[in-house]
Amino acid sequence: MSVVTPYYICGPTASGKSSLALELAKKLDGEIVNADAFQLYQGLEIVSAAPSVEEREQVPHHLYGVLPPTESADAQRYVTLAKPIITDIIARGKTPIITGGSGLYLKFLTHGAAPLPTADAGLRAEMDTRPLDELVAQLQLLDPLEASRTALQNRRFVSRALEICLLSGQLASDLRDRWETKTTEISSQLQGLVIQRSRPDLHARIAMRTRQMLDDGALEEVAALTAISRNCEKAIGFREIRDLIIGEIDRATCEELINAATRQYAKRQETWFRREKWLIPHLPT
RNA sequence: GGCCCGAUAGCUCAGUCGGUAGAGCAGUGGAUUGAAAAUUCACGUGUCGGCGGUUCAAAUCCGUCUCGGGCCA
Repeated sequence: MSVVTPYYICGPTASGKSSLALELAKKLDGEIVNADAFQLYQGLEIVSAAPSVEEREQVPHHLYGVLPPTESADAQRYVTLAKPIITDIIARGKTPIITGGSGLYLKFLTHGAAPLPTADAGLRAEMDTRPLDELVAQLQLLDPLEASRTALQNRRFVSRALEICLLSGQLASDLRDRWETKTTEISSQLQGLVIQRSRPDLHARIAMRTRQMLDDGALEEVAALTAISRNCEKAIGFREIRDLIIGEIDRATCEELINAATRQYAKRQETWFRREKWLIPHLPT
């Protein structure tokens, strides 16, 4: 008896991952597992372009809308949620079809987490109050090698490197090296595809989806989340729609701002997936 | 019809005393192992609306034409 391997469906936003996953799930007797950071949240279905109720009725969908919007996810937490579900699907003899565009989350799932300490909200809040120069200087002092490998203009990366050193009492560079060495052999055992579309095609699909999103109740969704949201503010479209609601911008401007932000996101996703050599390019007809 | 203002990168615009031009946005490429739909780095040659003139030298000054916008008839 052969062991079922999960199948990954990746690609930029609006490239058609969800419908391809649905098609494949029917053919392979599979179940779909979300790998999108924002489709994890409840109440953000429209803005995050999560699969519709009709789609979810056709085959089992997992990890959609499972987190309250007040909570915050991260890559490690995602893996903690996804792993048992995937194991269970396999145990039942079905094929897990992991679908989503969050490169980091997928990377954690496929290649495992480095032995690094978990993020610490208090420490981060403290570091956020300090000037970047100071954080850089401290990192250079504690772990010069890590500092030399880090993009020092990127506050997030500097903070994280420093956080690792401070919380673990070890060198971030050492801990990261330990993980790097094993990644290549893992890749050879993975199966999946990345949807590739031409830019004009993708841009047209993005524009169409934005329009539909705004027509389909995105305003109500954002209005409902505004009071309680914190992390949902980072979702593309959230701020733009909030500005539309309060009359700061008009509908056309809102649409164009969302389109531009989405296009830029799609480009970043393509850059990410280009590095994942194990993914087989899939060109929709 | 007369007068005034504008025309510079895909878009919005800046450009000093004449020395052949640069910002933002968009776009493109990259980085990215616990915030990731986040964060961050790099990339700027374009008939300076057309034609003519002045000048060693014109986006810049002069004339004229075209196209916008406005005011007066």
